[in-house]
Amino acid sequence: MGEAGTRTPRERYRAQVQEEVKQHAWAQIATAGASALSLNAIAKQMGMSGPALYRYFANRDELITELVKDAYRSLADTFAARAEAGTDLDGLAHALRGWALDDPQRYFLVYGTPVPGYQAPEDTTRTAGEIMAHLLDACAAEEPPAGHPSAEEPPAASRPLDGHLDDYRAWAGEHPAPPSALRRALAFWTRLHGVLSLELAGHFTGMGFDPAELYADEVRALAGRWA
Amino acid sequence: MGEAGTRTPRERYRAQVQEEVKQHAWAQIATAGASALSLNAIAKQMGMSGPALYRYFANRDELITELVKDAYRSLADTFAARAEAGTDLDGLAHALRGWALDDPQRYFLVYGTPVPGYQAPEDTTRTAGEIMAHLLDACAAEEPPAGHPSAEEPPAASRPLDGHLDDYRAWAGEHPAPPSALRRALAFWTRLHGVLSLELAGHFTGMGFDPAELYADEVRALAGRWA
DNA sequence: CGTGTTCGTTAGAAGTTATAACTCTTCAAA
DNA sequence: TTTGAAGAGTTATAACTTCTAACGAACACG
Repeated sequence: MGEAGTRTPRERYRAQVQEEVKQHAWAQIATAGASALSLNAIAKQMGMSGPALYRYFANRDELITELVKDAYRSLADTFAARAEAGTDLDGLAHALRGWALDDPQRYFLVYGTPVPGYQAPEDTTRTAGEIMAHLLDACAAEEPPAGHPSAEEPPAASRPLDGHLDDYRAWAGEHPAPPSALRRALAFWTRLHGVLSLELAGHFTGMGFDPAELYADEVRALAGRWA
Repeated sequence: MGEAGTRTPRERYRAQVQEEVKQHAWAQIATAGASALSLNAIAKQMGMSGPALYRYFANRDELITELVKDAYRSLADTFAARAEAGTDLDGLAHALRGWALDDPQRYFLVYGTPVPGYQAPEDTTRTAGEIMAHLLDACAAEEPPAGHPSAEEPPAASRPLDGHLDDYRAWAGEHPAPPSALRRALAFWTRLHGVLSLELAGHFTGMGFDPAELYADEVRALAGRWA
C-alpha cells in the first residue's frame, strides 16, 4: 500500500492523540454543546494536565475548526457513499437526515448559529462544493415529470432567480447542470435544512406530528411526484 | 392609563437597570455571539463592578433566557403589527425577513443551535403559539387558487401528514383552521426558515445570487401563485 | 425620624484559556 | 552505540470568567 499514513512514529503518535482529543471533544459537544467545550476537561479525561493539549492544537478555536472540517468531510463522504449506490434525490435526502439525526450537534456545527467574526477555512468551502456537486448530480439526473398537473416546478419564464443562477454559475465550481437543476438543488438544500434544523432544535416537540412525515412530504414535493 | 408600569421608584429603577443590561447584552451578542456574552464586561460598561449585576439577574443563563423571551416577544409583536394591516402571507413573510435581517443573532437566539440540556421556559412556548396563530390566520384566510396548473398543493388524498395534523390538533392551541391551512403554515415556517437561516449564517455568500430573490420565490410558491 | 429593605462594593473561591520555563523521554544521525 | 536535538508533558503563573459571601451605604416607608 502507498504510505499515505503517517511516517515517523512521532507523527503516528501525534495523530493518534489528536484523534483521541477530538473523540472526547465530540462527546462533550454532544452532551453540552460546542460552547461548553473545555480543553481542560478533555485533558483531564485523557489523564494529562491542561496545557499538554496545546502541543496538539494551538487553541480552542483551532480544535473546533478541526471538528467543523471533520463534520463537513463526514457529510461529503456520506453523500459520496450514497451516490455510489445510484444518484437519486430520495437517497440523498434520506442520507442527509440519517447523518443529521446521528449527531445533531455535528449538524449544527455545520449549519447552526454562526459566530459573527468567524471565517470558515478555505478547506470547508471546498468540501461544501463537493457536497453541492453530489446534489447537483442528482438534480440534473432526475428531471421531474414535466406535464404533471401537481408538479411544483413553475413555468420557466416566471422564475426570476434562474437568470441570476445562469449569470453567476460560479456556483459549485462550474458544475455542468441546467439552471432548473441549480434551482432544484437550492430548494432541496433550503427546504430540507428548514425541516431538519427545526426538528433537531426541538421546535416540533409537543406539536403531535411526525417530523419524518413532514420531511418525506418535502422530499416528495421536491421530486415533483406526490406519492 | 392603567398603572401597568412599575409602582415604587425602586421597581422603576430596577426595571430601568435591567433594561440597560439587556441593551448592552444585545450589543455584545450582535458582535460576538451569545456564547461570548460576559456579565463582567457588561458591568464594566455600565460603570459598576461585576457582582452588582447579580442583583438583577440570578446568573448568566437567566439573562440569556430573558433575552430569548424578549426575542420571541419581538417577533410576535412584529407579526401582530403586520396582521393589523391585513392578514396576508406575503406581508408576514416580508415582516419575518425584515425582523431577521434587523438582528441576525436575535433570530438565531430563537431558531439557532440549541443547547442540549436547555429547556425553553413555558413563557416562550406560549409566545411561539401566538406567532403560529398569526401564521395560521393568514393561511386560513388565503386559500390558494385551487385548479391552477402550477399550484403546488398536492391532491388531498396523497398527503400523509394531513391525517396526523387532523388527529393531533393540539397544534397552536386548537386554532380553528382546516388541515390544509395547518399544512401550509408548516411549510411556510420550515421553508422560509430554511432560506433565512442559511442566508443569515452566510452559506450563500460567494454563490452569486440574491437571497432575497430566493426568499421571494419560496414565498410565491407557498402562496400558490407564480408571478 | 428611625428602620429595614435593597443596592453596590470588595474579597475570594473555583473554574477557564493560554504562555513560559523546565524536565524527561525518544528518536535519529554520526 | 553514543550523543544531541526535537518533542512531550509537567508545573507555575497571568488574566480572564462566573458566582458567593460579607460588609457598608443609600434610600423608601411607616
